[in-house]
Amino acid sequence: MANNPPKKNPSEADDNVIPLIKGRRATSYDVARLAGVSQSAVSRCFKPGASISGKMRERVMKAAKELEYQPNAIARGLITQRSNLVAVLVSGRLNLYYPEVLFKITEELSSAGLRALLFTVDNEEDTEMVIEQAWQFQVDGVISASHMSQEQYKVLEKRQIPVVFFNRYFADHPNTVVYCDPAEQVNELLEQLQTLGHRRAAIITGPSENMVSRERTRMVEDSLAKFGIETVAQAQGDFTYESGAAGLQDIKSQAKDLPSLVICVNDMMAMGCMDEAQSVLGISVPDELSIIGFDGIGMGQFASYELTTIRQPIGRMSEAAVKMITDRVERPDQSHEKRVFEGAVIPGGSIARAPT
Amino acid sequence: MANNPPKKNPSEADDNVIPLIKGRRATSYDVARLAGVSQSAVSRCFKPGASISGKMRERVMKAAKELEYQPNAIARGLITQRSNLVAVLVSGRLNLYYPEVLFKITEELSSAGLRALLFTVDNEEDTEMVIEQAWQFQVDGVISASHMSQEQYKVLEKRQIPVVFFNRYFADHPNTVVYCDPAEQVNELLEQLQTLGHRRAAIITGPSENMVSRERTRMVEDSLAKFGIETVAQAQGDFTYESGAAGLQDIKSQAKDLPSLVICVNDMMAMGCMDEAQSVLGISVPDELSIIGFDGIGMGQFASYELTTIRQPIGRMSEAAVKMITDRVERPDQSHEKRVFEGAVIPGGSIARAPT
DNA sequence: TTTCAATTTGCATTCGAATGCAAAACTGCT
DNA sequence: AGCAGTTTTGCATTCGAATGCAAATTGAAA
Repeated sequence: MANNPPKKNPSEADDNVIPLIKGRRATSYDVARLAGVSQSAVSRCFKPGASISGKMRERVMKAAKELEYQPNAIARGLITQRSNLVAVLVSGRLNLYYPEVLFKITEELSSAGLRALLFTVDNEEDTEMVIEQAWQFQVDGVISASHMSQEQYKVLEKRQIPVVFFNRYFADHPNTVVYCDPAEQVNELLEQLQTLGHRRAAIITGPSENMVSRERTRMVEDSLAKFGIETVAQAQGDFTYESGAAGLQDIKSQAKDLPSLVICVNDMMAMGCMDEAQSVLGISVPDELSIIGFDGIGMGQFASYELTTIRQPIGRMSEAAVKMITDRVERPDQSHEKRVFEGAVIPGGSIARAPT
Repeated sequence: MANNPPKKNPSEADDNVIPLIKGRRATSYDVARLAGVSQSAVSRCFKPGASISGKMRERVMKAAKELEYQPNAIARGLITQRSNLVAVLVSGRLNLYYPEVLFKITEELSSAGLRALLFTVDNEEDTEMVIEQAWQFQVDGVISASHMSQEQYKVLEKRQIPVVFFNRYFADHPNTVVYCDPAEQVNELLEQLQTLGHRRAAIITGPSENMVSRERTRMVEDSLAKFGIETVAQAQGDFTYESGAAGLQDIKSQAKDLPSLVICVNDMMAMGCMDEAQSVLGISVPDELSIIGFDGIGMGQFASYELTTIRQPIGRMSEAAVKMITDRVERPDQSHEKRVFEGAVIPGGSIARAPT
């Protein structure tokens, strides 16, 4: 009954008769046997801060190296109730902004000793499934940069899985959030554009259910009003390049007299819009039309675009997200926190004095 | 000693005295107790194809739903020796081509019931670490789209972890590979360019240690020779936009008389090269200079570029990679396989008749 | 050298699901 | 009803590491 190490026949017990079965990976028992110590000792050697003498550690480590032993994270997870896995939810629709965030987050997680379990989410049902999957895998936490309904969030809450939202949150429900609030920069930029003589503008928004889109749209509208710039048209896109191009056409059909400025709520649409203006409509940017975007994705800075935009500090935000998730894993009942970062205006060649 | 379900005091044993501790997640024992059946029955209910009567399944599922029970994938992994995790290694250096692959692979894995454990790898030491991490987490397999040395591969081989390489392989060592061989398309395209009057070309390569770069460069050189197009310059880049721009400058300094054609071994560099030509050097593309790339990334098709390129069938390749990894997980000793896909020429506006 | 505290070590149990085997419950047939 | 054959069910064990507790060792003080 006693937990004698690995194999079956209790009669021929006691010594290292049992060779490592070819291909079987070494366990702590194998290491223990080879080093002539107990399994607990091996375990403690691999747990930082455990009570172990230097001599012992040396012996164990030597045996461990010989057997290429590495603790089994699965078994460890079972007993410690910590999987060291964090589910990262991103939208699969290539926004080109997500990959940057994703890679940053993965790296940050990695240096916190956590592993990213990647999920791509494109609709509510996906989210549903992902939540169940994450639950099965006992993830220690979730970082969500994709859509999630309040009901879905409540499920995670009930199950006591910490969630950090990236650039989205529920206004009427406590939650932990990393967020970029570019209101200040929107004002700064639009003031500058007003000074450059712009008086008529159009907006290309994202999907109406998308929070980032709504917020950005609101800020832009407020700011336009503040500086006395009229909104002559508004088109809805879906964050893609194509929808930016289509958006401009839509604007054109709404206002026969094209505005001098188009504000797109993300860079990808701004690029689509810019290309449509120049390549299709033959409208020169920025001479005849100024365009601005949001996000600060890398390719917005390519020479063909030189997009004027408001960048999110992705690096710091990712870092913050990971920090927050680890904090919440340690102290789950700790109160929620919302970390809001400023944006930063990236000046570019896509704006100019309004044509007269 | 018997494995009586959850709690400590054996004297007050036997009935459902023990309420679910608040916040503790339900286990198969909890479900079994509620449904009045054995734990094994619960387990079998969640294992497809197990021997279970309809009546039993119904009872168990009802209880399971009530307790929001989902099998613990960690515990399951421990006993079955299958973690259902696959390590996906991608380069963190934003090539913009990796995200597409990554998302595709993740989706494919997901529909095969596997989860992607994401690792970003930027250098050999990273790979080293990643391999150990993957080993700890008992991943069922590895899909590698990043650099890995032969020694590192051998470690995985010795540990019997199946590996599928994505667009790279070892010529002198058996391995399982998904690969795109665009030789045919290179010929097709260069023949066309020869017909268009191009006689002098330059190449912008990737890092010399990179296999994809070497192969593509070789194909291009062969093909250029075949069609009697002279290679007047060759610059080395690192797959980034910036290095494409720098590459053109390099070419310019190598050949005072600029060639009429520049072939870049990936799209990102081709875009950098194109922008440098037009925005900085004032060389018109394609009228004065034709440019082609490799990969077929989405943004190459944006109106500002309309890049002529050779696309990799990423969707099919990802699918194949996942299929191969699952196959190898099932039958690890099965012989290796190499699946080679053709490329496809995407015609675009970045090439034209050579200037006279 | 003895004694007592402090540190190390080992024992035995635990985490939660899967599974070989045997017992039990059905099924159909005479 | 009785019996063989089949299907379901439950029992007990297993996977590999962590840990509370007690035993053993070490070290220092007397």
